[in-house]
Formats: sequence, structure tokens, C-alpha cells
Amino acid sequence: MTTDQHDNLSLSSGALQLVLSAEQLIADKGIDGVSSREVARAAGHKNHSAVNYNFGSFDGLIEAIIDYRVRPINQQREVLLTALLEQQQQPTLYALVDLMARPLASELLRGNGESRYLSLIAQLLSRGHWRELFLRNRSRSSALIKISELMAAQLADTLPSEIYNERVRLLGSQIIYSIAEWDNLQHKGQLALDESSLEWRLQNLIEYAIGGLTANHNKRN
Amino acid sequence: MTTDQHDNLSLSSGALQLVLSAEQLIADKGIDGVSSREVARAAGHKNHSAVNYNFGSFDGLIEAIIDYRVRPINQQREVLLTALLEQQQQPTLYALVDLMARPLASELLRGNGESRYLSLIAQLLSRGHWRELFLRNRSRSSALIKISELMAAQLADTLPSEIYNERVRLLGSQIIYSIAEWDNLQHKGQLALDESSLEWRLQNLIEYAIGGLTANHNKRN
DNA sequence: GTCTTAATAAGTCAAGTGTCTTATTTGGAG
DNA sequence: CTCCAAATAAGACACTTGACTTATTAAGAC
Repeated sequence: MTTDQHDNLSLSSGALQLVLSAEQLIADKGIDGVSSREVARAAGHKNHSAVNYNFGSFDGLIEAIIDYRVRPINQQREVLLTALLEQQQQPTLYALVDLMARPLASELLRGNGESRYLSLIAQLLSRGHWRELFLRNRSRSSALIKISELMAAQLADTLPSEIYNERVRLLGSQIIYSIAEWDNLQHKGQLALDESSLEWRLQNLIEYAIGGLTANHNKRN
Repeated sequence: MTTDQHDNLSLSSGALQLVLSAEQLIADKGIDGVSSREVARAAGHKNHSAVNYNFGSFDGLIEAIIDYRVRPINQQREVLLTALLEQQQQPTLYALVDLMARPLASELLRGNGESRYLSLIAQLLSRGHWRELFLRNRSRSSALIKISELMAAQLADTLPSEIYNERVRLLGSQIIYSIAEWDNLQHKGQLALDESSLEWRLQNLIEYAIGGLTANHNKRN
């Protein structure tokens, strides 16, 4: 996992710089607070139509960012899942939640924290148009599906399906928003994240999540 | 609690309409995707400077929204806490988390769901400038402080303080982002929220949160 | 009634924006 | 080297925005 995971991406170096600059700007100023021209400027262009030229539109740019980041994350999930299933056919809940969260958390350490992807996802998921664009563009990896199934196998019996589904939703939101918050705090200098501090935070998040997933459900009329 | 909780607010009816329209627009289009002029238009003004006239600036408008919504929420917390402490001096964790979440969740039912305040908070908390503006303007209610203390009394012993603090942060984020998500889904017609469906979701959220807060913490090297 | 002040409307201006179009430059393929 | 397509730059246009300024209207005190 030391090689660059962004190879086969059909992004010219110019387009790549736009993607990276856009990520930064959006994390800082909000997806609706950033203009195409601003992105082009930040990417070192005098050409104010660079975004339009490379991606057709601002939406196209966002889709490119998603595509650029989602692939390696899913890829990492596949690798980790395969390794895990070789060890134990019935992985623990801990291992499964770890598998969901870790590849996202890893983004925070990528290239001295220059990936602001988590902040972007959190913003995309928060509102109408962008949420739909994201859901349309993330390719659900087979790993994630398999993880869901393994998790359901351990929980679905003990909980009413309505409750189980809701808790899985809570889990998904919590993972993304929590890690996104770490990202934002880190980039405001209010949180120092290195491997070890990320590790205990991640561990704690997983423990919290498992506590939540497996909590007793008391039916109250 | 049937009387209007927005009395002593020093908002003229014109200003109030601006606040309400702004809330709606921001929930739909994002805080950075809405202009002062647009808010004025949506509030029925031909006067495109209405926001500037009433609040001085867009930031002033946001502060007015926060002020308008935070008061009754804190007020409700005070009332509920007082009632709770009359029943039992050492309230359960369940009651305490309930106390944190319920006044926020209630917003979703207010006036046929016309308060989009949760969506706003979630957006404000997500990014730089707005986060700071929010933190500057929410007046921390004495109830919330008391709730924190009561919670700490039950948990701080069993967990390392670093872990405890992090879990409280997780709790806070989860409450706000989850309820905000209900808000967004509700207003896209993807979630039907009445009192009873809100109730079981809230109950489940609390159960999840308590499971998380009290989860075992395993020190790993 | 007049007067005064708050509220609303409307005008203005420089700055920024998306999109489309038209140069100009650059880096290979032949 | 020539030539051509891709990349970059720059122009143009209609539109929106925030902030400030200047009418105009409404409403209450006296």
C-alpha cells in the first residue's frame, strides 16, 4: 500500500491541480462559497475558464473529486476485508466497524493532511442537490456491501429491523461527521493529528459505535 | 408549554419574517448559497436592502436566527431539568441524554415543521467562520452546564478523561447531526415525522448514545 | 391637523460570476 | 522542421451581489 493509489485516473496534471485546490477551498469556505474562477485562480491558472474547460461545469469538478477519492478508499476496503476474512470467517463487530472507518480516517494523514475529502463528503451529504450528486457518483464497493451483510448477520436477529436500520444509519453518519470534524479541527490548528493520536480516537469511535449498535432496545409502548 | 415561547424577542414582525424565510432558504440551498437580496425577496419585500436595514449584515441576520431559536430551546431545557430533579436527585443517564436531545428534536415538529433550525446549526458547526459565529452567539444555558456535570458524575470515574471528553464530543455531534438529518429528510419528503415516529427515533438515538458513552474502553498498548 | 421617526422602496456602483467565444501558446507525432 | 491538437489565456456579455445612498410611504405622539 505504499504505491500511489491514484494512477489509472485519467486526470491530467492540470486537472489534478484543480481537484486539489477545489478540495482545499471547499473545506475552508464551503461548497457554495467557492466559484469556478476562484478554483482556477487557486490552482495557479490565469485562465478563468479552466474548470469549465476540464470538467464542463462546477458539478463536473465535484464529480471528479469524488471519483478521485472514492476509488482508493474502496480499494483499501477491499484489501483490508480480504486480509480480514483470511484470518477469521466470522469477523468481530470491532473489525467490521474498523473496516468502515479506517480508510476514511486514513485520508486525514494523506500527504501531510492535504486531502480535505472528509470535509467535502460531510458537506455533500448535508444538503439536497449535493447529496444526490454524491450518492449518484459514489460507486458502492463490493467490500462495503459485504461488510454490511456481515454486520447484519450479527445484529439483525437481536433488533427489530426498523431499529437495526436506523442504528446503521446512525453509525454511517457518525463515522463521516466525526472524522470530518477531526479534519476541520486539524486544519484550524485546534487538533494535532499524528498516527497515534488518530489511532486512539479511531479506537474510541469504534468502541462508542459498537456500544451503540449493540445497546439494549427497550420497547416502550 | 403551549404559549408562544418567542415573546420577549424584540423582533418586529418584518424582521421575524426575514428570519423565517432565511431559515428556509438556508436549509434548502446552503448558508453560502443564499444572498441577502434573496432572503428579502422570499420574505415578500420589494426592498432588497431589508436584511441590511434590519440586521446590518448577513452575519447579523444569522445571529438573529440563533438568538431567536436558542432561547426557547434553553428555556425548555431549564423546565425539563427542574422537573426531572424534583423526581430524582441522581437522574439516569437516559434522562440526561434525553434532556439534551429532546428540545432539539421538538424543533422538527414546531409549526408543521417550519423551523429549519437544526439544519442551520449543522451547517454552522461544519465550518470556520460560521462555527465561530455560532459558538460566540449561543448562550450556554445553565441547564446544559448542569446536565454536563451530572453526566460527568456518572462517567468520569470509569473512563480516562481524554476518552470521556472525546465521547462527550461524539455525543454532541451525533445528536445535532442526526436530528438535522431527520430534518433534511423530512423536508424532502423522504421521512414522515409525527410525534410517535419522532419518539421512537429519539429513543433509539438515546439508547445508541448511552451504549456508546458507557462502552468498555480497552487500553491497547 | 402637523411633525417626526420607523419602515419600505428604489437607485447606484464596483466587484464578482458562469458561460460562451476567440486568441495564443505548447508539446509531441510525423 | 512542420503541423496539429490540446492546453492555456484572454475577451465579451448579461447577470447577481453587498453596501451605500436617496426617495417615498406609514404610523404614532402631540
